[in-house]
Amino acid sequence: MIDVAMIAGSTIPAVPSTRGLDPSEEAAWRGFLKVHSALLRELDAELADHHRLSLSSYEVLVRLSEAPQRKLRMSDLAQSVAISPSGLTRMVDRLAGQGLVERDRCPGDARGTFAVLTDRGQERLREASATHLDGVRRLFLEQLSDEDQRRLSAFWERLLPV
Amino acid sequence: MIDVAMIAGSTIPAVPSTRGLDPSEEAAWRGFLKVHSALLRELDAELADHHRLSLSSYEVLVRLSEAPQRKLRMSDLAQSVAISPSGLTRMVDRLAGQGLVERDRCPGDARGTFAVLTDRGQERLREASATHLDGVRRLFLEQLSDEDQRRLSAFWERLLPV
DNA sequence: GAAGATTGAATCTTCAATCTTG
DNA sequence: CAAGATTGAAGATTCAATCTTC
Repeated sequence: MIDVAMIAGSTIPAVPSTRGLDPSEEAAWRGFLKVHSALLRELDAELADHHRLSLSSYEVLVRLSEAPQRKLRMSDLAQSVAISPSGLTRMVDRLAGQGLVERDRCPGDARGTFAVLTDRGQERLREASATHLDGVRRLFLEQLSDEDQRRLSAFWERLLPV
Repeated sequence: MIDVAMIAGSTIPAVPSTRGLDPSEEAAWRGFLKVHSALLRELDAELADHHRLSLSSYEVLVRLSEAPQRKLRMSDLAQSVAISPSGLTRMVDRLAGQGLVERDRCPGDARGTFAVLTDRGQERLREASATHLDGVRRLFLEQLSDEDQRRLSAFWERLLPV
């Protein structure tokens, strides 16, 4: 079979970008992308509709709620949610505008700033987490057997030093 | 154990947002998010550095290369890469500006427009796919046994009607 | 000079409104 | 009026430059 397109007179090889991925590999990879896209779109929409929160804002509130004193330095917080320092500055601006987060000076290092979860932020997170966790269970976890769950976790662990 | 934070005088329950997710569930879910984020960041950077293409532009080129006549209607293309119609309009503007894609009228329906992959676009895709597929293999596929791959594919299949 | 954080400019994406054609 | 596509306006995110403090 000749792998050259005779389309519109072209002599460029007709190369599906996934040439070299066999069907099984392609299913594993594209499925990952597609499921992630569909799942996060849905979860984001649920949070936005019911709680006026984006998924990324939600993640920031989660990290703060899990931190000692419910506060983290901006740089550490940016690291843990994997967004840029400037991106986090803007996000904390927005969250502070809603009264969900406050800024605090770092004692002992005047360069640093803490983002602190307020009571209002904690309460908002509590409400939102019900919606969010329900979605995660319904759309993701309920489809996994215990065995699947263990295998999946082990798999992510192996990939994590990306 | 009382699950109430005595932080800054707060009486709001200290509720990690993942309350109700046991450690195994949490590992399966957060691992999914974290791996996706790290992987796509890396793959996107590789395409940008070596080929001046974003991952989403790359996906558009891929779909066109796999389509009959290397062309798709704007609405179908938007559907298949999961971006909004206006987002696709802008993206095709940018790709057309680089000569990688052209627009064509739909014969028989003057409302419609085709996006068509040019020879130059096909060639650019061919170059980029080498980089991209290398990345997908190195960062993802090589970590999967054949058994993992089958299980993962079956799992995505089950989740897909999200 | 380097680290932590912020700001301005630029990019990318979306929603709502619009325009054309069916 | 509905479908397909585009445009204007707005939001979110990033890079590079800047400012303050170590």
